Amino acid sequence: MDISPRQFEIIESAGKLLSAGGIYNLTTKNLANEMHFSEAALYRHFKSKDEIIIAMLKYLASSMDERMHKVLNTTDNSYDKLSAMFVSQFKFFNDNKHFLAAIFSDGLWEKNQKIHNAVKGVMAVKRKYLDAIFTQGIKNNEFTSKVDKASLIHISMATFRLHMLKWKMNNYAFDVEQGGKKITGDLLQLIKK
Amino acid sequence: MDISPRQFEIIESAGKLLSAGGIYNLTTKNLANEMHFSEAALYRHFKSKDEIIIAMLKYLASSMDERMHKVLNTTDNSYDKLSAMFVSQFKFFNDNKHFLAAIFSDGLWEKNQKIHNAVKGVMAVKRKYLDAIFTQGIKNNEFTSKVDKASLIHISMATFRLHMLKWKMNNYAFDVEQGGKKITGDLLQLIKK
DNA sequence: TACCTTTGTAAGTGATTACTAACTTAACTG
DNA sequence: CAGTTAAGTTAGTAATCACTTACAAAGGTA
Repeated sequence: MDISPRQFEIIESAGKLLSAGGIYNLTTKNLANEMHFSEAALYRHFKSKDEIIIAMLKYLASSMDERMHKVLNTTDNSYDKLSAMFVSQFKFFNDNKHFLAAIFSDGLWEKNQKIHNAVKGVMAVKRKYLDAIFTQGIKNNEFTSKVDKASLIHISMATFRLHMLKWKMNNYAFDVEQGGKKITGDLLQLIKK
Repeated sequence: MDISPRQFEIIESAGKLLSAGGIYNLTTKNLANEMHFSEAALYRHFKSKDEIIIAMLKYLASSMDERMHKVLNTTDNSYDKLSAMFVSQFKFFNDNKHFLAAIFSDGLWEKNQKIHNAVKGVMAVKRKYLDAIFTQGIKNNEFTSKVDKASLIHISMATFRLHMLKWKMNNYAFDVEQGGKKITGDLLQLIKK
């Protein structure tokens, strides 16, 4: 990620606005207010509002990539890897709620193909690591052979996403990490050998 | 649902716009164009744009409720019920793609509490029927006892949602019913006794 | 025939949108 | 010290937003 500290402040502010009031809240005016400078100043750092959104999504994807990479090297067991990966995600979004809105803004980015691709990119990172975990786990005979790898990935990813969505729709009112551990554990019960 | 035929045409058009270009595409101007009448005419049928969105979501919830109700009375077996429910959903959204966007517009409705509640209402209908299926299925010892009912509902609903999301993100390029049958079958393999 | 309701129209409204032009100031650099 | 660059400012822009006002025409009904 080749962004300046100032650019990072801007994408963080953008995330906060998104999280606080949805897509309609993310305006150049509000963003400038949040940054305590003028609207015009925004354009010293990004050439358009869309570029800000894209930078935010790319940051998310790359930081997620980095985080997942570390997590997966700390354990050998596939179950532990899957758990650790989920816990790491829950922790990250608990500490950075403002970035969660970016992930669950499906459909609104459709006006811009580059944004659409950036959203896909975030999902692709997750998929990449789930694929790695299940490839290894299946080889080691750790997971059920009742269903194939694609379905294991799908169901795992889906379970994670819905948990995050529920949390967000409930205004972060419950402990996402605690609930996350429960649903991760139950998922593992279903898919392990 | 107490809406006029003309109101129904409007919410269908709204769905089409949403589906075609996301939330930014759903404007009163575009909606009027789609209806082949003036913007002002919209306000003969709805008092605001938000009311149109709410009507769309309420229609979705009520039609889904009706459809699910019928489906669940055609079979006894819980597996068949779950399958039938999913197939019915896939079929409906395949025939009514324009309504799918409404479901995956999480986060953008946050500016209006009533819209937010309407979105929750759609999810609640789905949850209600899944709950009924699993309550019966568990009683009849049809499902695994490795995890509780809440997790069964969560994982099923999540699996369905992600499948729909993938389909939408791929511009409806693959056969959602065929893929849906596969993932539903695999899900069943994991949760059945 | 007289009147009312429904459903449309044309032509606007003020507010807000993303973005730009022209200028200033401070820090770095040869 | 002169010149450049980075990062801010004020004051705008045209476009678009949801929505309103005043009027027209058609149909049903007294």
